[in-house]
Parts: sequence; C-alpha cells; structure tokens
Amino acid sequence: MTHRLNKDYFRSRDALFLAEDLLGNFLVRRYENGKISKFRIVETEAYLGTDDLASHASKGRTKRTEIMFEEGGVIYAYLIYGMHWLLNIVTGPKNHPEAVLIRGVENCIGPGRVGKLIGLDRTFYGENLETSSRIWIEKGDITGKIISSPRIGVDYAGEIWKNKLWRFESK
DNA sequence: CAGAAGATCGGG
DNA sequence: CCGATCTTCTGC
Repeated sequence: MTHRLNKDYFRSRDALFLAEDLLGNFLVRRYENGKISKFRIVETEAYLGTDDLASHASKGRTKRTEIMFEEGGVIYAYLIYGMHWLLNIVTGPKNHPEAVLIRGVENCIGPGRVGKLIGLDRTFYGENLETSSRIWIEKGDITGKIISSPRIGVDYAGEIWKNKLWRFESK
C-alpha cells in the first residue's frame, strides 16, 4: 500500500518545513517503458521567498521563475551549467515563491545526478506531482537522524543567506 | 548585443 | 583544479 502525496501536502507548508519533511519519502518515476522506480529522498535544500538572495525567485517573476509563484505541488526544473537538470518541488500557496531542491536520493547524491537518474528535462517544468503519470512522491518513513547545514554553491548570496542552515540530510 | 556566471560533475 | 556546455541575466 502506498500513499501518493497530494497538492494539499505541498501547498499547506513552507519550503523550510517541507525540505525536512520530504526526507524519507519516495521520489517515484514511471519511465516510458512502464518500469517504475522508487528512490528514497535523503538530501534537500529550501529556497524561500523573494528575499532569499540564493533563490532564483529573488530576481523577481521571470519566464524561468514564474512556476515558483504557482501553488505548491508542481515541478520547477531548470538546466544549470549547460548540462545538469535540477529537480525542485514548488511549495506553499500561490504567489509565495518557494521550492525544495532534491539534492540526493539513496545511493545517488548530487542534484545533477538525481536529474540524470530520473531522466529529467525541460518537459517536466510545471509537471503536477498530484496528477502526473510519470513522476510523483510517495509517503515513506524517515530512518536515522536529520542534520542541517548551509546550502551548497550559494556563496554569491551574501552573509545572511549563504549561512542559513537550509540544507537537510537524513543520516 | 556581448559577456559573465551559474542551486554541478567527472576527470587528471 | 579545470573544462564542459547552454541558459539567463546584466551592462553598455
């Protein structure tokens, strides 16, 4: 028996809460050939609102970031360094730009690796996690303890934001 | 319109 | 430590 997390789950809490709460849940991918794979989420980061200078949403509403302003429960996928697709889950209510970056799943650490693992590309931008037939999140149990630390690769965001302990790992 | 930098990764 | 590789944003 499995339990697919619905839109209410993603829109009713902020990215900071959900980044930690998503640990232990399963990222589920149904590939074109029908094969279904489930990956336990073990590392995440929260990007919160327009003030957070590490968040793309701090640039304002653009064609790239507009999905972050939508109601939680959809995917924000984007290409970084010309070769890595990163998976983000939009959270919170509409017009409240937040997202959780999936940095690692069991046996596969690194946001670019996760994107490659599940075959992420631009067509996943805006995908609805409640209704999609190819990607969704299922309830799982947390194992071990959770540690938090500064987010990776955001030194450009300034002292306030780069030092936020908004990266979460289940050990 | 040109140039720089990026929520990264793998190889040497 | 450096190159890959391309989108996005900034400045002139």
